[in-house]
Amino acid sequence: MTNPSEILVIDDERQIRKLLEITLQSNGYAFAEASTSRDGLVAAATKPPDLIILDLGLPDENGQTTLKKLREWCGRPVIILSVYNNEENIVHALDSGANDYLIKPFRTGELLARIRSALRTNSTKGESPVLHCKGFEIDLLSRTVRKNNEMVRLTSTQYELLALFAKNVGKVLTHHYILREIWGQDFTDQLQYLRVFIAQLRKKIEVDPNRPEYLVTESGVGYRFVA
Amino acid sequence: MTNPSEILVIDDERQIRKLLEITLQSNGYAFAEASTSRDGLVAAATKPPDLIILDLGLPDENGQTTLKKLREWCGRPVIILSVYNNEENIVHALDSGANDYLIKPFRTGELLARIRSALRTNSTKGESPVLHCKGFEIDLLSRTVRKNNEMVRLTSTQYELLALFAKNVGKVLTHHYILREIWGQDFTDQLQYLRVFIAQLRKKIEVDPNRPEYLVTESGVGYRFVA
DNA sequence: TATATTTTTTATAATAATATAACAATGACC
DNA sequence: GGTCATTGTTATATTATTATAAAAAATATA
Repeated sequence: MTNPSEILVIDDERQIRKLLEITLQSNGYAFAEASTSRDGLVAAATKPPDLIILDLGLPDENGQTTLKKLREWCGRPVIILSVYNNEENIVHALDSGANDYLIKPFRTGELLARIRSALRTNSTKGESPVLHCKGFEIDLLSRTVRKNNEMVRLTSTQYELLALFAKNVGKVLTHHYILREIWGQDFTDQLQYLRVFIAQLRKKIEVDPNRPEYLVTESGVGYRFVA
Repeated sequence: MTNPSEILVIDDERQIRKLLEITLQSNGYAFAEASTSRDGLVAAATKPPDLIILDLGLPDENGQTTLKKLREWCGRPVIILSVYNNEENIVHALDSGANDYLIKPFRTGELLARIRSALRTNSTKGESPVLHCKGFEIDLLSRTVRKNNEMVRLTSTQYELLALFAKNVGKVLTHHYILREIWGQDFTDQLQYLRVFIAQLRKKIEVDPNRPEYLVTESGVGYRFVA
């Protein structure tokens, strides 16, 4: 038989965690827990679970922010548990990448069914918060980049750009797309920004910036990160 | 990519269908509808939508049964809309393959967010559209061309041209048609452009450019890509 | 506030892709 | 074979695109 799906519960209420531990384990799931946003992110990164149950009302950080940070590198299904029943919160959470949103107090049977549903659709997609390609190691959690185990110091925008490429290895990313992703909708015609930052990145990651082997130009279309 | 996602609404209440039609269309979705289980299944089969919204209280058949029949062949996300708020119905529907379950009356903003969420998870399983013909592999998403697993570097126009041929394997494409597709309406008489680029392509993809086996000339008419 | 860092602008050099013309090759037809 | 219409090839001018440096502005840091 296959080993059980692991579910990470991030919630600050001890009772909820205990309740979920019993419920989940008696239904054949492996259980992991965290009581703060920070611990939750670390737990998700160090031992990637198959599904995450996230409370919106965490003590150290807004749950929506946690969700967004998580979604930068983690594609596993996330079910939100929250006392907030207002539409704004629900829409925001779902648009930040949540797969489902349940109001507390919840019915355990319904939660289990929603867990099964989420695991069903998103079943085969193991990933890690660290992207490896060629000699590169891009840690999406700590936002650091290593090339052949040596740290590469990048500015915020340079990092965003490289991470975007690393998530789309081999594909041509159009100027328009890159500008929208990094700078936003209003900057899609600022092609020059992109050129400058591509040059900066090349200077930092290419052996010979004049003859790029990673960040390749696709003239008239965009750029491509080759593997 | 650019054409709107189509959503099929299966509900017997005319007002709900009308409401959803307006809501969905004003949010950029294509709308299709059915008022009975039977019609819904036929509609889903004849013109597969990207997502299905299914009411559980249909006149001709139990919604749960409809869902099961649908799931026998259809993998697209299904969101249940129902007046039943009891756990048994919810669990049953989710276990029958529904992706989400919303209670009527519902908040349109929330429904739209749940639609986005459902479409997101099911669309990122991105099988990139790759054209295969003979030893060729043309990946339309990443704009890459491989011949016998070796990358072929093409300029923008060369790629567009080859992709056009690959999408129409075996068909004769007239000079006029090709020029209009690649260069635009104003260039349909620039036959010479085409000759030059055909020559360039042949140099890159043919074994013997003098005796083309892929890009064949149809004298007086145009060119054909043979498979 | 001073200082360093990063991003945005501007200017210009370098490169690549395309358009165009001139000529060569092919094949149909007489 | 010779003529004509069509197609293929190559070289080069033109245009478009990209790279890079360096200054100015904005932002963060001490």
